[in-house]
Amino acid sequence: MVKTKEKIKIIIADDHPLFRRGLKNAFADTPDIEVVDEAENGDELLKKVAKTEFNIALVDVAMPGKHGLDLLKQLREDHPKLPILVLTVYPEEHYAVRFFKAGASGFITKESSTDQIYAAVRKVASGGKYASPLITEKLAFDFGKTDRPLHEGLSDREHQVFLMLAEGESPTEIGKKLSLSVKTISTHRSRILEKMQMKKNSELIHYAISHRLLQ
Amino acid sequence: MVKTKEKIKIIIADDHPLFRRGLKNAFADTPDIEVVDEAENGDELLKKVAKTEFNIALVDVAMPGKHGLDLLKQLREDHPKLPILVLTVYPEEHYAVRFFKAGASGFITKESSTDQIYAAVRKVASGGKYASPLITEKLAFDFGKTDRPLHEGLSDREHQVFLMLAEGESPTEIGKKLSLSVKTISTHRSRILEKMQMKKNSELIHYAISHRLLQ
DNA sequence: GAATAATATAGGACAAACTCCTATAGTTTT
DNA sequence: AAAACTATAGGAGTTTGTCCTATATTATTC
Repeated sequence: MVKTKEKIKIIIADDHPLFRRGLKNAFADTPDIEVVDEAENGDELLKKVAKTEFNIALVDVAMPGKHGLDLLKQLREDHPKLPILVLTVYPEEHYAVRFFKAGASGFITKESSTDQIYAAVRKVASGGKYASPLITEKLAFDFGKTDRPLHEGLSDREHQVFLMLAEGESPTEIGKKLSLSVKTISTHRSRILEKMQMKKNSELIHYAISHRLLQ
Repeated sequence: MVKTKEKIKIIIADDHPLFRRGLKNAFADTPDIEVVDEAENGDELLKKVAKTEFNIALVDVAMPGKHGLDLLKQLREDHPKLPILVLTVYPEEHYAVRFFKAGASGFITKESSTDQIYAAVRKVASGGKYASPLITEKLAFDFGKTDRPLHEGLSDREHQVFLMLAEGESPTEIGKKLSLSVKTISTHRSRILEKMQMKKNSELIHYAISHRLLQ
């Protein structure tokens, strides 16, 4: 009689029922991975992982209620040993760094193929880290430079200007409000973009919105 | 002997493989609906509907390549009789009106349950229109109301440009993306500002954020 | 079915906005 | 004390974008 290996038990958290269904269905094809539970928001996830032991939590970080980095940090705190594989719709590498720093074991986008997801789950289940090749490269390149959220690397003045730019204020307006020359604002801007590794104001805006720095 | 009814043949278009899988799997449970093909972007969808006849196209409008209202209009033009059921992740109320005007037969968000989606497909297949109760109410309520949200007074093109401006894209960038002259974008912008009674892009950004029109 | 309004597009001329490079002085960090 | 970071801006020059105007095409209204 063949000894059955322990299956990798995962819980999936995503607010889209159909996406969860897709995931479950995809894992129905794998002999070594099993979806044993699911959650449709962050709070439900936290409750469930408190009750049951899972080998991996596969978590969409863009959910209603507790979400994003907050959710990730909470999970880390409550269950330091539970590997977390982060799912996201953002293709942007900017977020990956931050999630890894916050303790995620892996990071994949929702555009990924089933094979990529299987690979990620297996890698993470065996104690490793997973990121797409693109992100891995990016991380290798960046590591050591940033050990804080990008925007925290800004000086006070830069941060102030960053927020104003993210709100769509023009350099001229900002200069007026701060009684500074446009040239100064322009210089700040270019340093902000450099530090945050961005090229355009629209990226600043996206960053600010997704990190809830506005409003 | 019972006569077997014709199945409703649908094509699904969504750029997330797992979401498509979830959909297909969900329709595997229905005796009267069958997913006969899928597309992972707008262009693929257009090609496929040109070759084969479907009873319904179930289309995520947020895909790479041709997408959104443009895709919808193109579909309408090429296949006036094909009912289109629009899928979206966005907070529905803001977009529903637009999509219906552009010829969609139904409108559901990705958060919908399988039952809601079955209902929508059946309704649309039988020639009807579908919207969630919430939207239906909202539509009934808003119609005739004189103080509709400002942004609903924009034309489709204006609305599109508005969103891009609100994301911080420059007129030049927008022009490039839409293959239009900067002058055209500039003209749209001035009409948008006029209709919305604003003066600066930063106001557009604030409006868009507070109305959750972005991400 | 004609008249009117709204929509989508853009050219020319010009002004404003912004960037790039460079520079200086103050402040921290090492 | 040297090195790195921060805050500030001038000059030169270009890119960007606005304003006004115009045309063609749709919708809408009377």
